[in-house]
Amino acid sequence: MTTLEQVALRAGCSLATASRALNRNGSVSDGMIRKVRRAAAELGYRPAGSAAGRLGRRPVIGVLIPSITNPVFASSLSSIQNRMLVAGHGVLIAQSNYDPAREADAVAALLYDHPTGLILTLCDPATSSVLHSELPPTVLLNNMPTPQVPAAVTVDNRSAGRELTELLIRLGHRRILFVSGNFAASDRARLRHEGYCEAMAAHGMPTLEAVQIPFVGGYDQLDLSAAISSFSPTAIIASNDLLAFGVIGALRREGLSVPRDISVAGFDGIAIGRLMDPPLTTIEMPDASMGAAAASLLLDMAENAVPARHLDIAYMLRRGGTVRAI
Amino acid sequence: MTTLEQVALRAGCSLATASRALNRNGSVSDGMIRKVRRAAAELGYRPAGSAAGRLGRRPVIGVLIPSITNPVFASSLSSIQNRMLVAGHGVLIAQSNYDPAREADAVAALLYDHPTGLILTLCDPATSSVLHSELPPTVLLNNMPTPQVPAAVTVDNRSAGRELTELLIRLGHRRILFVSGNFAASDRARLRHEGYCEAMAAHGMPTLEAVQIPFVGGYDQLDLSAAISSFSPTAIIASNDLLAFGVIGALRREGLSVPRDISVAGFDGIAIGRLMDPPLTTIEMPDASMGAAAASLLLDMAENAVPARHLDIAYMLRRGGTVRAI
DNA sequence: CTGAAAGCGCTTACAG
DNA sequence: CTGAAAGCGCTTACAG
Repeated sequence: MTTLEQVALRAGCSLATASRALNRNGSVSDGMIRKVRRAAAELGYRPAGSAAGRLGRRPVIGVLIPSITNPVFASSLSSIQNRMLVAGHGVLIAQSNYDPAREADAVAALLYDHPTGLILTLCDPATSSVLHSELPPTVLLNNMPTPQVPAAVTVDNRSAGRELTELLIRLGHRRILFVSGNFAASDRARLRHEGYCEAMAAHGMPTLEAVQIPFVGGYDQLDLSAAISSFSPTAIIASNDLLAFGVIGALRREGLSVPRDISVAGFDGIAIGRLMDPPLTTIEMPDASMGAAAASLLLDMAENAVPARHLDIAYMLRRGGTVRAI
Repeated sequence: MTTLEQVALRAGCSLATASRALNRNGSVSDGMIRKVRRAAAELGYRPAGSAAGRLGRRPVIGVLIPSITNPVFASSLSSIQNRMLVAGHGVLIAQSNYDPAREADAVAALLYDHPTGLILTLCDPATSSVLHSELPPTVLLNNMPTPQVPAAVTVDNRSAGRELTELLIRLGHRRILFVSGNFAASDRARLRHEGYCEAMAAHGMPTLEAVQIPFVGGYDQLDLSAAISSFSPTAIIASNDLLAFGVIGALRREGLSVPRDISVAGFDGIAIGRLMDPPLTTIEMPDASMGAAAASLLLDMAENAVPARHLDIAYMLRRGGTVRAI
């Protein structure tokens, strides 16, 4: 391991000057900066931990998402990482796997690394114990802001649920079923469902009881036969696209065709939806922009002391072939 | 910020004892350990950077993958993170975006954080400049081992390419086209293609020139008309599932149906493939197991000084409805 | 089992 | 612009 002292020796200056040259604070002559940088490069110098103030590592931020394998969160994470690379911050990751208990552990682990800040997608910010610990600058992503954490980047999921439901109502559907992941694990699903309820109520339609599907490794084996026979819906709204694919598969196994026998729509707008035949009708969420916005907001707060804000980003209804008029 | 000194004061012992109690080295009485731990908890103590030896942060490892949004890599990354959480290591991420130049920068950034070790999926280990710098314990994931980095976790992509091609040949296909991402960006694609070539040659069939598709934000707008009309293939092998979906969409736009007019197969076995209709024929890669294996191997090397190894993990051909006999 | 003290690699007033 | 020196929060021989 190379120390700063060795670099200083090689550059022919003092430890102090070498430190200043490398960190670009204090004033050092250009020539000396060059000499020190060269020496550092030749020796492959990388700062070790230091006790004074910041550590010898890059500053890092921590990102908590429910699951890296969900393309929605992967997309946000990817753009966060890209933004942070430019800003010279490392990105540490944590997953809750949609489990509030693991969520708390995951954040505790992240805090152990002294991150500059945190970007969190929680199961439910209202009940999460995470927000009660002392936190560095923090931005919620995909969760509504709370009194403790007023910085957030969201889309209006409730309005999206309303809009999608209204599309189906306009197309003549009356018996519209909402199929969801576990509400306890996702306030986004809950908000989308509320939007569905509002739209149904506004049009005097019966709100069918939501079918909640626990996520267990995938939606391969989804069984919708009971719900279908008791509600005989003409349209199904799934609380996310992955689930919508599972629903379409389940309907196929029941001998039902989409959209001929039943219409299906989802939320998220994941890339695969456009490649399907027919393409999935969905609410396209700007995951990448949201990730980038959260990253920028966090940096502004942490480095420029900009006050916390709530950013509401626009979504877009994308009409595919999986819904049709009745 | 709470310091160890404050913890020691509250626990009624010296700095040295507090340090030993928290790190469980040296000998400290059980009673004292309890007192110190309680004091630390009450004050919300978290170790800051220290100069002596290891830093005040959790140890971290660095993971480089081409892209977080590719479900194959997301799946590996997720299982790496799960494994490392148990082992008490943070996980820092970096993306190359399939660009060898960015790859080098990304690894340099990772090294700046003094990771315990590295898990890398490179564009091409043979030409990568990354491997020439001085590296901490490193495991290649999805790349064949090299003289500098003999630790690797792979599947036999060449053999997988051979096997998939032989399935098509057995089914009566002769004009089999290989559609690939950019070979320069993926040695996996190259190996899969080599397997295709070997199988074709072994059966005396004409090896059609591979169609290379640059990855630009997605495979939505793939145009295969030129290749179709000049080769008129009866089957297409795509170098990965995402691309296979794009190929199926492109064929649909040409008015061709899968598998009636043309068979299509891919590699990777991403979850969505099973939900499609018909399900995609593919080589299922054990991404999650590979990630976990790489993580375990890295920890063994870094913490137990276990020598580097090359782990070859078994893949599985999954027959879906997208290929049929001619 | 415990503490006083030296030392880790670094940063940053303080002088010049 | 530069250096000698104090100090950061911690760990670890060395004594007891």
